Amino acid sequence: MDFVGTALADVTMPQISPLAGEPIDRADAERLAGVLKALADPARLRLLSLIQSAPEGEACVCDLTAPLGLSQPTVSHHLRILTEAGLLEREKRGVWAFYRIVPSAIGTIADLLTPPRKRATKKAPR
Amino acid sequence: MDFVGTALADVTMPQISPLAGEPIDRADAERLAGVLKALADPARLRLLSLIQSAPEGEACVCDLTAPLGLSQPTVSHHLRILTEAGLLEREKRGVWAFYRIVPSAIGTIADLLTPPRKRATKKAPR
DNA sequence: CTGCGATATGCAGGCGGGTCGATGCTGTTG
DNA sequence: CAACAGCATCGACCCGCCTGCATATCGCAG
Repeated sequence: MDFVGTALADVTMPQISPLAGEPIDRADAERLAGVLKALADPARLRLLSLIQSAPEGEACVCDLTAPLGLSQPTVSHHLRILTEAGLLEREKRGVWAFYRIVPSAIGTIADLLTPPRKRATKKAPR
Repeated sequence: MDFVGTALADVTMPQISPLAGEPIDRADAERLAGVLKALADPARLRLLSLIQSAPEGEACVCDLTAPLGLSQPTVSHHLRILTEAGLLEREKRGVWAFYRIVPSAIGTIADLLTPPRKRATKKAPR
């Protein structure tokens, strides 16, 4: 799959809003599904959570293997997927590779799922 | 898997917020991942979109097979997964089975993903 | 009661994905 | 320079999932 990598970007640019108004086309569906696939894994959700709650909001691989209970190659694998999905950013300092959550990434996905911003389920404050 | 079926319910009750504060535990991660897995498929995203944009906000299987380009059994299969995930509700009227989106389902998931956003999410009209 | 249309379920094939061990690369340390 | 630590990549195994075909089930019409 190569839609991964710029997945979030491609999905973000056009405001597709899958559950919004009109049916989404195959291409948009695949792009959004690609990003959601990156999220739809226990290990990766925990990785995001761990990184997010880390001291500086960043963590290196060696700090993540133990809490997850997975091998180092596996953790690197998951971090790679999350990074290619646009959810994480990598910064190599010395021997370590620090991962950090892309600030607006998750929020963007959440927004894509909640299109009826205005006509919300039950809020007509007036 | 049996976390499916009440997946969304289990995930909704406790405000887990995967990306919120502290690391989520394995159980919550698996539950949320289960719901996200249901969403992370092009066919199912399009199904949700099609149903949502249908006349009465509901559609039967026979109306969905053609637009999706998938066989009837396959469509039923996807609808089953979405229903068990708590995203769709099924109502059988006569020979047909009408599917409808559970109103707050998607919104709930979106909220679970956007906790870091100021907790202003809950408004106390006062 | 019999036949037909709409769905659901069972079964099987094929592909993608998660995991680990081994290995290669790079930068640090002695 | 040599030895070592942190990560990424490779190859392989195995399980789960998407899909379609065939079949069973349910409801309605004649």
